[in-house]
Amino acid sequence: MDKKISTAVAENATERRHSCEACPLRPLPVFRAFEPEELEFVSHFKRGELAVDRGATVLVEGNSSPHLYTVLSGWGFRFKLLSDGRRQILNYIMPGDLIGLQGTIMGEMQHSVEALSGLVLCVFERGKLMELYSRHPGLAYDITWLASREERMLDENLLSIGRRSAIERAAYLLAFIHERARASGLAARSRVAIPVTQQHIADTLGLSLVHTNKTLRKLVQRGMIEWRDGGCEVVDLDGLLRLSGWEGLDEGKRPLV
Amino acid sequence: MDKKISTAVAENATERRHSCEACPLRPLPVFRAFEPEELEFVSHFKRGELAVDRGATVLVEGNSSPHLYTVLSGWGFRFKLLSDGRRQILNYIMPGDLIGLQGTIMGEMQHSVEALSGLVLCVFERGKLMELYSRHPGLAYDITWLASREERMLDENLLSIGRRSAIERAAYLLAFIHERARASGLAARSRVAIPVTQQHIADTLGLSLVHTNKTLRKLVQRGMIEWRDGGCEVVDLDGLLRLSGWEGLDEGKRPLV
DNA sequence: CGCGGGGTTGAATGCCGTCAATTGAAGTGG
DNA sequence: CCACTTCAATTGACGGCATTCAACCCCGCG
Repeated sequence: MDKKISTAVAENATERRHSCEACPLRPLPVFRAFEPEELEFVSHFKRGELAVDRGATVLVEGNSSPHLYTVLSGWGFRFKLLSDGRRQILNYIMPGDLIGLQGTIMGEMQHSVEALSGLVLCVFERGKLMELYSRHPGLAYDITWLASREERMLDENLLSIGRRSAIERAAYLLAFIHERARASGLAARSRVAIPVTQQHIADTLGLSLVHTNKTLRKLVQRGMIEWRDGGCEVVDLDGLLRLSGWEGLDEGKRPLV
Repeated sequence: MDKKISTAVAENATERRHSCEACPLRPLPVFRAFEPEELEFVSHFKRGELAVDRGATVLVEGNSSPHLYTVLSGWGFRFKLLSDGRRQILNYIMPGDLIGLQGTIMGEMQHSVEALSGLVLCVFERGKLMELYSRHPGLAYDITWLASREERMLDENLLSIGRRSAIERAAYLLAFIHERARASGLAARSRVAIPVTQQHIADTLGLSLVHTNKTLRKLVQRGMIEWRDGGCEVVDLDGLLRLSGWEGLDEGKRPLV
């Protein structure tokens, strides 16, 4: 349980920004179409962009987040720590995900967020959230929708950690990440290189590093995944689904705020 | 892992209803004050009441929930099942909690809800939710707040199941339930009788029934809890907090929709 | 070339699960 | 009122899955 927690905290917002009207994410089939006036407000809501290095901490537990972010590109994860350093990864973060809502709405972050790869975030101003709720009920509804979706994913993860065996858990997790990543446009040629170490997987599954390694090895031997240069690739999605007894991701279109 | 899942599903909404203006819950110190027009809308939003018997299933995974509910009185729990019957309890439900939001917002419930005691629910119409978002941004914000709070609780539970030992988990869980129950007005004389079986605790902690029993026995021997006539009482809250390394519930006032 | 991070493996320990059986309380029907 | 059943709690024995300890390898980097 020896973790190195990176201490660099992301700070500088760059000025260079993608216009919301030409958002590279929005054309993806997973995102629902927006009305012109919604798009216009989101554009107005957006304050700038934040580029975060791999390994940097984006949000820190205990801080009150000054901003709300939408992931434009890259990977990250949410996690919590116990006082003795044990770490639990709560969920992974991918393009289109909204982060920092807890801090914005409830005043203080109860978890931290770290970048798994270079990460580009759209920065929204906390103060304008009430204006969004007042003037664009549709967008407000979307934000609740996203919060509800996060809850749904957490429910799944909780079920998995609580009730599945080690190998089932690993199979579920990798299938889950793979599916989400594909839907978020992180797939190059239908293959997805998941940029995690086995320590990340271990801290997500609630297992030790050693046992995680042995479990992953079994998945490799069964030809379901491959492990290469600091990452993981799912080879046999159906196999993972069968092994874990998971139905697969069944999301329709989602909003992109 | 032998579970009996009750099959009775709650059906009939009674006409008898508490007026929202004279809501027995709202005066509690945990709930934030509402503006008169908010109260008026909630009253208009409310459609009736639903009384649910102990053991009955309120919401079923896979169904699209026709309604949204706020718990007026009683205890319940949210859970998910694996196809082979393994059950994971996700969270407990107490007065003031909003349930069925997932089904309302995302179209289909991804978890089930069962009553631990007799339960009285305020029934809200799904169709009027958009109207709420349009006409009362403050209430819309409150609903997002509540969804965010649920996410926060799930994060804590995930941390606990993933990274705490059996006895730490049990200590955390009972302290958590105790704290929430006290804040929700479920305490008679500062003592709280938690109406669960050890099977419920086991399915929450992700442990077997036998090992849960042995773990709870240790907590009893340490004088931290008592187990009596189908329920549990926390005797030494500080002891549980110390054992689990949990900071305790730190919620300010919350909205009551 | 030494060092550190990440991955891999074997051995020993132990926490937790499974099996099995008992107790006591509460309900049911005769 | 008493067999009979059922459910919840309890306890002991045993086995196994997962943790811990301890190496070792590979590779990129200063």
